[in-house]
Amino acid sequence: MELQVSGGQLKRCPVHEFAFFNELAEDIHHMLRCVESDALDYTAAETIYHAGVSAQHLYLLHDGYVKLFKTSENGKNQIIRIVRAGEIFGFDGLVDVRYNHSAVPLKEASVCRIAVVNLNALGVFRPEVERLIMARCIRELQHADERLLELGAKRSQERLAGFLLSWCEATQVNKWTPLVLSRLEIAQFLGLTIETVSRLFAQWKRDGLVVEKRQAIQILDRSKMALLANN
Amino acid sequence: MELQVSGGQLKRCPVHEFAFFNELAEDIHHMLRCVESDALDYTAAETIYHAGVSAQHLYLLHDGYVKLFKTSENGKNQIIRIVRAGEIFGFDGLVDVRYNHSAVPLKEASVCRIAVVNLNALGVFRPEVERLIMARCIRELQHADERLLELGAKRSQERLAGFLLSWCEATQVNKWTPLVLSRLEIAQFLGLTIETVSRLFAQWKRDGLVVEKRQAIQILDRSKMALLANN
DNA sequence: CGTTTCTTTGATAGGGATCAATCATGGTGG
DNA sequence: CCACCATGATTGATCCCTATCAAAGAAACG
Repeated sequence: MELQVSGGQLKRCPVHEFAFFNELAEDIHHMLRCVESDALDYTAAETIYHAGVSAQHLYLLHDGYVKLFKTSENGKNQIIRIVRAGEIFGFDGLVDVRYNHSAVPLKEASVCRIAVVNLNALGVFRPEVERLIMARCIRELQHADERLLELGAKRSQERLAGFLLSWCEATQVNKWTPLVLSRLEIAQFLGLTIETVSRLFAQWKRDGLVVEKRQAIQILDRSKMALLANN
Repeated sequence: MELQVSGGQLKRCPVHEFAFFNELAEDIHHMLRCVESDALDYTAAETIYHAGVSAQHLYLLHDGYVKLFKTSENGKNQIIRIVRAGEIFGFDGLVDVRYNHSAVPLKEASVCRIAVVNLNALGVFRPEVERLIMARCIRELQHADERLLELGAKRSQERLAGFLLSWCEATQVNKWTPLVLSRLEIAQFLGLTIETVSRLFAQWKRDGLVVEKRQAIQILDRSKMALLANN
């Protein structure tokens, strides 16, 4: 069953397949299978939702990356958060009528969405699910705190170094990490310009700190990178 | 019953007096009266909790203002959030073992704190309380998004103008708004330096945009200020 | 291949930081 | 009550980081 809905490829979604819900007890897990949910596939061009639009769904990212961003009055985009597989986004609907930011995949992304009304219909099991969501939300808040420190108190090279370190965090040494962001997106994430990001990359490549190929990056000297990130 | 505890003035606290909990149903409200909670009074010098310290309490701000801030490796402070009366802070304990930021009153502040273990002991009523906390947390997240946009995509005068507007938001025109922040604290909130903040103030005073006395401020031309904030 | 989009690189300028000194302000003790 | 000191705020001069403007180069795409 495939339907075209607001730019996403729609199909029935087995919510319980998501690692996210594995934290729940088995009976709740079972309960959740009865909840209606949709699976959607997006390409990089399609937006998942726009800021200001009616917020009716909570999203689970199954695969890929999604950028959440706000646009200022003068037209600049600030990327708020980069969602990775297994994470939730679009909390707004639980509290507010509209999304306060926009969501767009970095490349392709497959998500699962649950209507807020369905979440509310979970009955006695709802509290358990809400507790889970609350926990995720608090984690996001902590993450946002960290980013505020980055943007408010650090200079360009510290920001970029910090970003690259966290981006490559899970990758083993001497392995490539796919870099799905364009220079523009990195700049929008760090509150810098394309040129500044490009220049830092160029410098660090000359210094042998990082290497880059098509859509992948490798930090050759993490401790040196950590030095640049801190000071 | 008055005890000295970690820099705060301790006394028994009737949790149910807080507007925060008025959103709850009456029976839960009643239930909460049985929960142990402490009221604490702080002066500006005393810190409520330090980043990295064991997070065992959730705080309700009863009166005054509290700044939450992180300190970077090079010693700079970034104020993450300014808590106002009626708001909650210190979510970390619900999910994590440590606070990820520090909390210090701007001037005096009286707070009520509830131990996380007591929150968990609320039994069947806990879900209602948790839902309330989740809602507040999501609001904070939205607020953090807005601040990321400010710090990442706006210049000094836009940030300060935006800050002053939101600070004086609830005040009627031609009325004074108490400005409990020092220049340094405003700077740390906006990711600027004392000097930059001071110069903007001086300029705007010359232009007749704002007036200031001892610890209070008044925006004379809000629409003009809004113009400076946007562009 | 040619065309479009992204990236790099260079030159320049400007916003805000930094350094430094003076000026208020408030608290303290004589 | 006033002189004194400490802390915070203002103002000025200068510098540097990053944005901006501009153009060439590389990569992606039909």
